[in-house]
Amino acid sequence: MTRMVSERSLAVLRVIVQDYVASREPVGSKTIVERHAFGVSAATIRNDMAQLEEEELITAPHTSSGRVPTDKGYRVFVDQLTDLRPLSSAQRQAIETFLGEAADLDDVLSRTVRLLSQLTNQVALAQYPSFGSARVRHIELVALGPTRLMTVLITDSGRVDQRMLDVAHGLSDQDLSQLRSVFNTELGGLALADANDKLRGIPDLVAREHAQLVRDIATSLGDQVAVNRKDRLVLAGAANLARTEGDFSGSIFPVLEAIEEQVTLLKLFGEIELADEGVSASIGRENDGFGLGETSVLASGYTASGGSVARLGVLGPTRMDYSNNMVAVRAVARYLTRLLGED
Amino acid sequence: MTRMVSERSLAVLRVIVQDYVASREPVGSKTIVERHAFGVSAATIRNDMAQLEEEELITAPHTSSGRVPTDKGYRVFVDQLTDLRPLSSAQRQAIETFLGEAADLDDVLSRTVRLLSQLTNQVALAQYPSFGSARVRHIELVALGPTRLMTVLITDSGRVDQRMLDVAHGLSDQDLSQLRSVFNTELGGLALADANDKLRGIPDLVAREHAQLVRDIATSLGDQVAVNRKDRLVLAGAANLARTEGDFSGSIFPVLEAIEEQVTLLKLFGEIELADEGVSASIGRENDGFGLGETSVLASGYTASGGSVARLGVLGPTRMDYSNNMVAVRAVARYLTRLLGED
DNA sequence: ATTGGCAGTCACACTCCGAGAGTGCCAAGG
DNA sequence: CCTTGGCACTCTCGGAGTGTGACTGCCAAT
Repeated sequence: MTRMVSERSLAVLRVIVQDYVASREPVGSKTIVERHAFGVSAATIRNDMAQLEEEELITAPHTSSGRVPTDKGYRVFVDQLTDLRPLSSAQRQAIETFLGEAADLDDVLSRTVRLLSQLTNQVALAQYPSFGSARVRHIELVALGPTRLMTVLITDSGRVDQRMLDVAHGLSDQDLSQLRSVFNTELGGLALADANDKLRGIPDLVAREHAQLVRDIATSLGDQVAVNRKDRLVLAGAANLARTEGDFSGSIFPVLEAIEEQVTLLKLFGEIELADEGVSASIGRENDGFGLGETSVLASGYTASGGSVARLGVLGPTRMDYSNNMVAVRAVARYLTRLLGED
Repeated sequence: MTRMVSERSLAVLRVIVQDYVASREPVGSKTIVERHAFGVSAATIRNDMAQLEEEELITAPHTSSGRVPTDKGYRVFVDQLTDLRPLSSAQRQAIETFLGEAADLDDVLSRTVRLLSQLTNQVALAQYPSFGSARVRHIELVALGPTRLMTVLITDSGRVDQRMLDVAHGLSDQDLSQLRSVFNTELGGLALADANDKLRGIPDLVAREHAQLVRDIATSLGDQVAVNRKDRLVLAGAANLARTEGDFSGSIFPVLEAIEEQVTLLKLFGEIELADEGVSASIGRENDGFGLGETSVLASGYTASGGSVARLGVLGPTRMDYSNNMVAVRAVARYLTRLLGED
């Protein structure tokens, strides 16, 4: 395709996006020359708009009303967005004080998303860092009942994972503490992946009568090791969707649904490729495959202690304030990296 | 107040509630005689409706349209609702298979609310059982970094609680394992309340140089003991709110907000007094104090292993199918009691 | 107590306009 | 070649007017 769009046309696109996002109303040529000092007449703007429409960057809801950016238009707008001005110092302050008080990882992430959703007025999401390189710190077996057992896995990265288990026949406290020490001796200090391998050999180490039981426990722990790799999501600010309701053609139902169905969201979130040091966006119909064709997702990466990188971002209607929101996501991601990386 | 409402009037109220809930449209006298075999004429129904209106159990949106139940009307309807017919066996089956596979407490509750939200098409909530009578099983200290420590508390009820902690100066692995054994020796097997008391004495038991550190750890563990008492909430089905959007006069924003702000919800949930073996309701304006004047909450109790009772229920617009939903809540609560009580 | 009848009241859906906003195109001017 | 003013055209949106239909409330008769 020939590049038909002049420099000024792009500027026009920019103000169309900005004004439309701000006012939720289609913006016309006259409004543009009034509100922005372009130094040309409305007719000229109209010619530029014709170009933009030719390129499918903007579109007119009806024959004769102002223009609205298309998804493609938002995309170009976002890609052009290089000069993200920094956050106000007040906001910066807010981040520090709010996140600084966090007690543990859960708390940090929960605070992070609440903060980010407030800064952006959108739904904020954060992925738990993966702990592939974490090591087994301690394994605990707890008898919950005669045939019910709980296994708890603690890793040195600070992650704790528990699981319940039905066992065929009862275990004495002695049996239990023996098993406990076997598991801890054998697996303590191992990386999760290695622990998983070694688990298979353990049933041979114990008394015959417990072999099956130990196999069950091993399976359970194996699951936990795997789960530790798997991603989890925290989010906040779902209420903001109700506020931006008008931006969704139908109901916000599919969006709320996707939010509950974290699997979908995780996949979508994971497919956004991260620009290093920056914030990436997936816009409107680009998310159609996930049933979220009217929403945009902004994502940035943050680095946690193990060097593992996870994602952080916001989700909202396609008509969102990309500029502000990207700044906020970037700032929070950076602070999070600083907070979690210091070990 | 004189009891002005005849027996038949109450029957009329009943069908008004049922029809209105089903159709979302005000129901008139003619419709009633057509759809229900009352054996009287429309005019008679109108007289009854006049009674009901007198008692403020129903109201007319405009001068001349059908009637709609008031909050008070719903209340009377619910209180009259004695004959809850049981769930279909298919649904009963679904409960068993779906909840039977659960792995741990988190999983049980998460499945419970998902199930309940599907059965009712509303938002489902469940309170974690409180573990006031639980005992300390194990305490784990994990060094996350030179000045960062994590404390993990495992109770014999299967609850695991972790917390992060900044410490002034580093600890060797030896120090750590010494502290670990002190805590476990001193506190292991104690009920949480007793453990909390004993915690204060522990700093005296260790080397002087660690006294401050130990105090910090003790504080952290004390918090965890307290948190263990405090309530937590799981919920699912928020997307259903979008489907019932028309039942909220304004936006669903305040409801979504309350759902995120679990504190409010917990308080509201806790104030509903439970009829034993039954399901209780808090209807419409009765929840006005919580900003939820257009929603109703159904609640039932379930009993977990320690004999501790927690709550389970659904939340939705005042115009909901109380009959079905109460049946579902009751059935799930009973099954949950059976599942968690067996030890 | 119940009933049929009848008058009265609104909400709602429909249509019909006029105003306003904005466009596309064109011919003239830099 | 870009820009500009002008002009005709299109289409949305709001308001006014209107008729229909669904109710109710009341009353007199049973």
